[in-house]
Amino acid sequence: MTVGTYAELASVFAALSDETRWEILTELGRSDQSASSLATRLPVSRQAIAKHLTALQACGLVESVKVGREIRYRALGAELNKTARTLERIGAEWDRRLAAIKEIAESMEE
Amino acid sequence: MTVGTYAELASVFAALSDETRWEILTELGRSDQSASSLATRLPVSRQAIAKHLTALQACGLVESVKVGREIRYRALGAELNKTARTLERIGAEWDRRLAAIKEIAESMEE
DNA sequence: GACGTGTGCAACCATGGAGTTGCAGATCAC
DNA sequence: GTGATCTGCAACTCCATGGTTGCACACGTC
Repeated sequence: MTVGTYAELASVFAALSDETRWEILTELGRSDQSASSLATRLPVSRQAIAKHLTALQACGLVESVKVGREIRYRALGAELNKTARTLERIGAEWDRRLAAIKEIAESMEE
Repeated sequence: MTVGTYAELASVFAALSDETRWEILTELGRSDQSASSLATRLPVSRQAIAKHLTALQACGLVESVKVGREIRYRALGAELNKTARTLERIGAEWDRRLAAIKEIAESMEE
């Protein structure tokens, strides 16, 4: 994996590591909403939510659609799926290595 | 998804969002090592690495094995795979919802 | 026993970021 | 035009945390 992709990964991880952002994503997963609408449902200010939405949009987890004078946000699965595949690949790699070590240890016991 | 899983998920992402921790994991993915050994390879102090290892161990990304007077750490794939599956499920859900919305929009155009 | 090395704990500093308030600019309805 | 509402920007506070240094302890080796 190159350094470039790591920065991308890290931004997604950073976005997903905040609980408030998860709540925002969960809300958006149920229905598209504006920042103001989210602010009435979550216990933080609209400005705080706006910041979170900027971060989420920056790493592709969310997209915005203008509807009249308000801006609706919606959750996108693509980036999440991509991240999931990367994690799966790395996890499998670690498991493989661990299995190999175990095998060597067993063969040495004989 | 319950609130409980949120916190768990968030802790894994928090662990993965730090570059130094990622480097530690990469190192451990190549071979099991002690904190001191990692300190010679990475540009941070042993104490900093020890803190990271504690965090990584707390969320199940790493396990420790005592070898003589040193403590070796190794990367575990299980938690990563579990996280990947969760992300995949959520991502698929969002995609499904988006597809449904798109379909409705198209049917209204007719 | 003495030294070298690996670990653990505590205090401390600096930075980033989550959250807030306040204000100003759009835009829609009347 | 006026008011209501949605947005954006900026300054500020506060706390979590990544990093450091310093010291003490444990264990193995000579």
